[in-house]
This record gives sequence, C-alpha cells and structure tokens, in this order.
Amino acid sequence: MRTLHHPRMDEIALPDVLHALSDPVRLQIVRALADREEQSCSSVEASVSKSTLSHHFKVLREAGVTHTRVNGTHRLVSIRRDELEERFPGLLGSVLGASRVETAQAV
Amino acid sequence: MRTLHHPRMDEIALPDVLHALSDPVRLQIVRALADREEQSCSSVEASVSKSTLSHHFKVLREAGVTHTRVNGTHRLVSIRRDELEERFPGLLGSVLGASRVETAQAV
DNA sequence: TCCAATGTTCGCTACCCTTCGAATAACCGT
DNA sequence: ACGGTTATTCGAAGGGTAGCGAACATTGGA
Repeated sequence: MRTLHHPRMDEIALPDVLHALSDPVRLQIVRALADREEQSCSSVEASVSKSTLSHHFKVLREAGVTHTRVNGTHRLVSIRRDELEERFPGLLGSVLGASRVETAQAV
Repeated sequence: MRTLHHPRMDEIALPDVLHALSDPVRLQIVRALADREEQSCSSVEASVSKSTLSHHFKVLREAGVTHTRVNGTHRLVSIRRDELEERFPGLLGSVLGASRVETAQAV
C-alpha cells in the first residue's frame, strides 16, 4: 500500500468518530497519542495482537481521528487535533478528560 | 416489567456511553431529549419501528445516558444531565454541539 | 543481496448489533 | 370488564466488528 486514505474534515461524521472512540483499545491508543506528538504503531502498547492493532489504527484513521505518515518501515501516527477541534469543538478534549477520569477511578 | 434498571454513575463506563451515542438514531433521540425536560417515547420521532425505538431507549438507559420514569402507560425519559456532567465534564455538551454542527452542515 | 523489522492484508471464527413484525404486558377511561 | 393506547419482549434475519495467526509487502541495514 502506497497511498493512505484520509477523509477530509467535512467528510467525517460524528457517529463514526464516536464509534471509533467507543472501543477500549482504540481509546487507549488515542490517549497514548495525545501525550506525544507523533508515534509509531509499535510504540503503542496494547493487549492485542499486531494485526488487531493495525485494524484499530485503520478505523481511527478512516474515522478522521488520526493521521498516518509513512517514514521508512514505520508509520507515524498523530491525532488530527486542530482539525477535530475546528469541526467538533471540545469533543476530543472532553473524551480524553473523561478517559482520564475513568482511569483514575480504576473500575 | 415493573422495575427499570438504572446504573449508578460510578458504574457507567465511557466506552458504553460513547457507543450509545454513536448510533444516528440514538443521537437523534438524545437531541430531542435535550430540548425538553421529560418526554415520552412516542413523542420522539424517528425513522424506525416502535420496537427498534424501544431497543434504543434501553441502550441509552443502560449506558447511563437517560433516566426513565413510569407514568401510567407512558414512560417519561430524560437525560441524566447533571450526573453525566459530574462524571464526564463537558462530554454531553460537546457531543450535542457536534451533533448540531453536523445537522447545520447537512451532509 | 540477504536478513531483520515494521505493518498490512487475508482467511477465519465468534460474537454483537440493528432492524422488523408479532405477541405480550400494563394501564386508563368508559 | 372491555377496548384502546403505550411500550416491551421475542424470534429471526442480515450485516458489522474484534480477534487471531499466517502470509505478504516494504524498507533499512549488514
């Protein structure tokens, strides 16, 4: 695969974004990405296999949440923070905040 | 059915809430509920059958998003706004705002 | 050129989810 | 007690999704 599809911001739909964020593994990924700027797929630690992780990255990218850049054998993934903020103000921030709340409670 | 189960706020999980909100029909319901205080199920207009609507109300309730009160043959549904705000600050508001953004754009 | 590392894709399994109509339950007014 | 209204539940169909291992691409380095 050479070209990675990224939807335009006016193409992304709210239900898709919410669905992308509704999976625990993907939420974990987004939180990990929120800390640093760009991160390779392998640097994200999750309790799933390599192929499953790849699937989740694809879902996040196609929902418009993340951007993926090819760099050698690595894929550098980042959150489309500014674009998301412009389209759905406050959404990502409140989800990230809520995610931290839940971790702090440690259900 | 006599007793309606409502999860305590510390029981509700973020992925469940996000999943509940990730369905277009349920998003429509939540928006309709956000306008008024309490509303009966039948007053919400959606493009699905009665039984499907009932299913969606159940999902929203069990995710902790809504509260349902029995009143005669009616069920009066409302959003657990204050509780949600306390547990996940800003989340519901940004989702509702995002939903309005999308409607305004009219994809 | 060959090898190791990084991800993606494929085939498969198992489950979940939305949707519907029909049947059922609960309640109110007559 | 009976009929109409409101809503839930049941059973089934159809599609979607997460999960894995194995196989495949691609790149960088030895």
